[in-house]
Amino acid sequence: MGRGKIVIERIENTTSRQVTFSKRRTGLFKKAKELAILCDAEVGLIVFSSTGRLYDFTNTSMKSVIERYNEAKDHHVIMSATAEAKLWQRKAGILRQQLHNLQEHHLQLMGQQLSELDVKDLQNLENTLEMSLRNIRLKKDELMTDQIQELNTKGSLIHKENIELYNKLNHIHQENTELKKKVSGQGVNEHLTDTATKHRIVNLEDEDVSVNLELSQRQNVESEKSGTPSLG
Amino acid sequence: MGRGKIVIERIENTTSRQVTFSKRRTGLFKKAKELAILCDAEVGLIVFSSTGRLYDFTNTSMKSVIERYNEAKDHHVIMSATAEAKLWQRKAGILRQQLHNLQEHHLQLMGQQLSELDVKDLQNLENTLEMSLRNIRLKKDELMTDQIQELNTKGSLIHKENIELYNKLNHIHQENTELKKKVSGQGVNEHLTDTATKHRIVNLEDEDVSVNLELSQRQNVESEKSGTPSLG
DNA sequence: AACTATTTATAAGA
DNA sequence: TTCTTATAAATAGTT
Repeated sequence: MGRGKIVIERIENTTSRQVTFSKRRTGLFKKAKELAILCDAEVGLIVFSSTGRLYDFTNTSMKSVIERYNEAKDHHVIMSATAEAKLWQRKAGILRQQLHNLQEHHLQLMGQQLSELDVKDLQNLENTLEMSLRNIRLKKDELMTDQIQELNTKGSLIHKENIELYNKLNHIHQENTELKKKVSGQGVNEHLTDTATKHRIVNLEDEDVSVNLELSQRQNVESEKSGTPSLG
Repeated sequence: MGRGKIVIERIENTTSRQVTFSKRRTGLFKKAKELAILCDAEVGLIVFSSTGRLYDFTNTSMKSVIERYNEAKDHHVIMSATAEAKLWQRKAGILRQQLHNLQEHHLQLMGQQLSELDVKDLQNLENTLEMSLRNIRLKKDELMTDQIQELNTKGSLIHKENIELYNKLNHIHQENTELKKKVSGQGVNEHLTDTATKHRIVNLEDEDVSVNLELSQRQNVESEKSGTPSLG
């Protein structure tokens, strides 16, 4: 029906395709309307153009058409989906209830919403919490003991290192003193050098404390006990 | 397009209507197919005849068409059962996750599953529980104080009653004694009766303390007391 | 269901 | 897009 006959296959030319779409869409929708009116039929027509635009027609309502379609067609497939929906709905309901219960108990454990409880309930709650506290404190103590143990180990290692360093320092200092005695008589810078060295040593002794502070209390005690190597 | 022009309105003659339906339906579906092919469109066409029969066409799938329609219309008037199932499934998933989180926290509050926590977490937990315990104990104390108050009130009321009863008893006893004096010469049991009554009255005054302890205790005393009034 | 006169739709062009 | 028009296609009324 046109100036020439055409074969029914995808129109490759985009413009041409869009023009034809527009014309034929109009025709199709007109025919759909006419069918609905003339023959008293329920019609639902949905068309998406290749550009993604929606065109729809129904002489009743699309909801009605689709529902009727679902009922008439694929009854079992749709039904199973509905059943699945109901199943999940039920599961969600159960979960919601569980969550609610737990939340309530949880609030009570947190010491809120206690008005519904009697003395006995409160006593039970108290006992539970005391038990929990015991467990938690046990766990905490355990962790802290472990940490302290670890720090002790580290600390004593470092302390050993310190002692070794002090011994070396002592040794070098003695060497130094002896060397100074040997070059006696040239004592222009002697006094100055000696003072500087002493000063540095005193600083180093102070360091011992700050190291121990960072580590742990016990470490402090140990360093106190094992003394302060004096190079006097 | 026919031997004569027709107006578009419901065909009243049933046979005629059905014939026209058949012819035009074929034409409509043909045009729908052609549009889909020629113009690369997605088409969904659903028709119910006036007798209730379903005829449908789609070049893709009706599910796809309807879902796309719902998305395009932006308002989900019609949701396929599958989509609904997915929705509930998602909701259930979220609830399950929430429940799981709460359960975990709950167990930790109950002093279990503490292995994942560090000292700081444990300290927080401990603080929370201590606060809860404080709240719970406060509430319990409150309830118990109320109960004690109530019992005290009840007790003191009953105690007043008792005193009144004893006064009456005393009064009657005196009357009794005087009557006995009047019929003197028969006074064999007089001394004994008097002593017993005095003793009982002293006991009753002491009761004030025990009443405050518990109701059942008070009732015991009461039954003891009311069980022995000897009028001689 | 087939026929066919006539109406309607539309392809191509403007 | 819209109009025009020649022509294909659809179909109303008939058989």
